[in-house]
Amino acid sequence: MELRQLKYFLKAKELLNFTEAAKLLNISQSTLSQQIKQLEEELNVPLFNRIGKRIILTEAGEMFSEYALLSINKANEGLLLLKDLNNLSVGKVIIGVVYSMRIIFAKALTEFAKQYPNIKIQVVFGTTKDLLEKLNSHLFDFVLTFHEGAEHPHLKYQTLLSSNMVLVASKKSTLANKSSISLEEVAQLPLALPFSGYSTTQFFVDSFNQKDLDPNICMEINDIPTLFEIVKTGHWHTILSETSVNDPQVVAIPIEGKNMKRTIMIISLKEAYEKKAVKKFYELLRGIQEYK
Amino acid sequence: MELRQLKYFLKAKELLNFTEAAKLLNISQSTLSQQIKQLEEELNVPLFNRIGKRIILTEAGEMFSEYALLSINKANEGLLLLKDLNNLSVGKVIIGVVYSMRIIFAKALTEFAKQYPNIKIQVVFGTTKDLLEKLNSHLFDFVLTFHEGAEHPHLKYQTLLSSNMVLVASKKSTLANKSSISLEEVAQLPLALPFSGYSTTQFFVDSFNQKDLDPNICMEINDIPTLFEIVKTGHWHTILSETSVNDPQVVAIPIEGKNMKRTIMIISLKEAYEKKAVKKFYELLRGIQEYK
DNA sequence: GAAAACAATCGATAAAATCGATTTAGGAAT
DNA sequence: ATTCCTAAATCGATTTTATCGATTGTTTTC
Repeated sequence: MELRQLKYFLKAKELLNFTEAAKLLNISQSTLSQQIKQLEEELNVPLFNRIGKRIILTEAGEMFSEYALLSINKANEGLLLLKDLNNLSVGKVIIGVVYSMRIIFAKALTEFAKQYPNIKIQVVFGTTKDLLEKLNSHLFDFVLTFHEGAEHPHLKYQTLLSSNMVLVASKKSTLANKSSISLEEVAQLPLALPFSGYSTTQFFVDSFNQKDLDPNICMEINDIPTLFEIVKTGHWHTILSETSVNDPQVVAIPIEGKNMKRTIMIISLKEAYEKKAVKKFYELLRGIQEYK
Repeated sequence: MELRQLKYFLKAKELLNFTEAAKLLNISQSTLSQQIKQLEEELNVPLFNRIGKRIILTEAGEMFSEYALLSINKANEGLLLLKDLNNLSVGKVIIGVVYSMRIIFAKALTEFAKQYPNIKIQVVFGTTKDLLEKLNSHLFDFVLTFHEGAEHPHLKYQTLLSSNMVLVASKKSTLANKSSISLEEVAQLPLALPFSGYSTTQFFVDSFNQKDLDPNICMEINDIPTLFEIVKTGHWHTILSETSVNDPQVVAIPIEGKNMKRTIMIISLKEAYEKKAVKKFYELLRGIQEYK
């Protein structure tokens, strides 16, 4: 039993005339006769009574046709669903995002949700390491994070934008009106950094080491809003990507040095099928870059 | 898209291993790969992500599989239904019966309904002419009636039994203890016959004509129970097939003559598929003959 | 680094669908 | 009756398709 045969059968049932049905099906009458016959043999019951030159549906044919139609319909519904999926009217996107991308990501997220209200979105915040592991297990459609040194052959890297590393200080701080600051100066300041599991912190510790500097890291805190509260006291400072800062009570002072930029990347699996919805999300993320 | 491909796809989805799935499907791995690929091309979306030697279902694959399963299930349900139909657990039988067969038919009917409680039965009483016309329009599975002169080439005739024509008289009648009666004697009696549209009446009028007899037909009544009421008055008599008589207050006196028998037949369409249920009904009708 | 596992691909073959032509037969018109 | 028309069945040839076995290219495992 094949969908083709069911389709033929239903058309024949509809017209009760093999010749006409064959014409509409764009096959020969011979083919239709044979396919119907084959179906009848498989079902072990005639679907039509051949009375002279007329054909009329048997009881079995009548009852079977209901299911034939359902079978075809379900297959077609599946097809339609996939079309819909491509039209972004259904579906789900799962994204991993590092904490420091929170602000920039939120913009794209709200825009996406507005444009494609029927697509469900799951956002998982985490550290780059965690996120990339989960990406490898196919748990994410893509991950939004900073560029790490090594590139994995399974992964696809799309550069989104560069973001300066900045020293975050209280607006009341004496540093507040500096237009830039050197790594050496930063090393002198009491620092409250993000948790060392974070790539940003890791990146900075490495930078200090390279210059043989011994930074004064007083705290490591696993939450950026809390970090800001600490900074606002005026006593401590923190180091973040520029993209993380949007609090009016603090200032972001770019750190000097050509390596003091980090590249924000979209990382996805090379081999995985890229959902239409995901592509749209990429576009939105790239758009953000411009009106930032 | 064919059911075969959907079946392959679902098995591959279940095992997430083409080689294994192919084994269980009794096809080669090569075939499976190609059929899946073909399906994906038709659907215009990958159903599996090929990540190295592993395959995992895509979002599209996940969503599509639901419909693939439904489609297959519906087709299978249709198949099961037809099996059921053959097992006489569903279905419908439509039968045309002449009034004079009422009693004999009722026995078979109750027996059939008892044995096959899931089969719906429609019984249409009517005149032979009406019934045969409807049979020709495929409105009946078969017709139970007397044998008429001509045989139609489209029809199949099965003899069921012979039934004497009888004069029906009141038990109180002086005729009541006669073991037979001649057509000439009958012609003398005041008669109340079934309506002349009925074949029995027609048959008798012909028989009287052949012998140049002028019967005393006082009434024609289109209802056998009413005829019996008339007969019970003792004044009138009627002529019926023996099979029509089962009222204790009347007696049935066989009419003499070799043609005074009528053959009860099952008449059906030669070309139409014969339902299992109908065959069973035939058997029961033949059984009746014996314990009559 | 070798071996095993697995999906993709290729070329060949078997199976099946399809076609056009012909046959068969019913129904309609003469 | 006879002829004509129409429609389904059948037949043989052809094309298309499914399938297979063998091979290739990866990836994972040991």
